Amino acid sequence: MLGYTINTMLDIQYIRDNPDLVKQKSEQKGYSVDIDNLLYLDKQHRQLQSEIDTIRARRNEHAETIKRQGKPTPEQIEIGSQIKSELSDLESKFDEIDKKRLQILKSIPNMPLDDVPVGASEDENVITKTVGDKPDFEFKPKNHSEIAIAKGWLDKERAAKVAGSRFAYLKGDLVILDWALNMFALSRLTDQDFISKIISENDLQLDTKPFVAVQPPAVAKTEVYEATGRLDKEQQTYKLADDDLWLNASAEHVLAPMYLNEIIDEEKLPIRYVGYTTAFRREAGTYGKDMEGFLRMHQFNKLEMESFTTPESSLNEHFLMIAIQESLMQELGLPYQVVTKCTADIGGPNARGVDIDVWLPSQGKYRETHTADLITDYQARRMNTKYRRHQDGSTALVHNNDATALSQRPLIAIIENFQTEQGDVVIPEILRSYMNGKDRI
RNA sequence: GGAGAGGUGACCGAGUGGUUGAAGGUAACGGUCUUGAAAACCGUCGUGCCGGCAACGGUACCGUGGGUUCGAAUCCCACCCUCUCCGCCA
Repeated sequence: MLGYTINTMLDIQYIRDNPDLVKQKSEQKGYSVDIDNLLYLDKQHRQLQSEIDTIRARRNEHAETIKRQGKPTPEQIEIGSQIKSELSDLESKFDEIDKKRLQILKSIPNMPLDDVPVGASEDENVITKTVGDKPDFEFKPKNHSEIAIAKGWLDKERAAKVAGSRFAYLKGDLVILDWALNMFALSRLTDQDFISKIISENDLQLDTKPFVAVQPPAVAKTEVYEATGRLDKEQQTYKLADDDLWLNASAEHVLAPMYLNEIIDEEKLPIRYVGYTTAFRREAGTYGKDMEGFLRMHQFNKLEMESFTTPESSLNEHFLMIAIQESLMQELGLPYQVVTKCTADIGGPNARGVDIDVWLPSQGKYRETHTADLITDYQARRMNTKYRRHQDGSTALVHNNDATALSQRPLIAIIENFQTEQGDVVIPEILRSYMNGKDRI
């Protein structure tokens, strides 16, 4: 998803060592960043820092002398004052440079992995896999909106009165189906046998611990939200009027900062969470797009995976999440595509991104239902989330992965793909036990 | 919202202007002892930045941001957070 304000950070040392590569990879993502200016400021920054350190050393020495003799002489107080004003001049200069330097530094996106296709827009995403058979209807299939309205499952008119456009009342069996989907996904993700099976089938060599279910806060403070690199003040994120809080646009945004300023024992990794929140999105700039039904809403419920891992296992964790997504889709019997997103489409904090798109008969195309994001250490650096290696006791930044487990879009896919000529919807077998055994609604 | 208490290293916890980057303890790591383990004992053990091949040196950090001072974890101001009680409330 494009349009995020990027404000997390890359390692400055990495930028110093690889300026051209950083330029190149940023451009591939569609970001223009002034690396030359950054390096210039960085040099000044270091220069000033070392000057300041020298003067501070003098100040400390001077204070030490006074301390030893007991009381300061008037001359010594004068010298001390001089040091103080010298220092404060340099410090304000330093602050100015530091601010500019940080501003550029935060604007640099994460570096895409080498296997991410280079592309200028989502049109250059690469379809890597197509799974499942598209339904072959002997009648003209309806879209999910028509069916839902006919069944009394969807009421957007009244929602518009209450909250405006892009809100909805979902009702009746559709609500039960939504909960059934969530229960299904939750029960899989928290089942060690399931995780273990996925890992061995895909030869991922990861810890097999299951995901832990979480209901996180649905809001985050500005400073924290910014550290995720996902705060999009202009286009996407709602702010509460009287508090320094933003409504989450995904549980990722409130799960990723959980270990802010913490050092995690390596034995505790990987930490795997599946979080449930209602997500809120302003969707500014999407007027007139996807207005029918509930494909694109200001508010929707979503189950989201979030993992904290070592750097060594983060890529496999990314593959694990994708494999989980695929497995859930297969169990539901939904036809889908796996799409490796290109550099322009993976988002600032991402090193790699994969979408799963589900087949929507009414549109005659695949539409995004899942995303999987490999973040590497990009969020952790700003979050200051580290782990302690048990080998040598040293610390290092953790790696983050996040991915959709299930959202409300698969509901749409179920309605459309499993509709009958009578306008009913056949419930996927796997969900029936969560719906009083009903096979259709 | 009102009243009170408090925020110190991975954790607990001392510390009210200079001898504290920080006592003591726990955990962790290395070692001695032991057939092995435990216990006991000895030792090591915060993070960022800058410089250095390194050993190491400098500097900053005791909730956050300002201020006072020759000198601040310690004093002052503002803010944030946590806990207890009251109020309100699902």
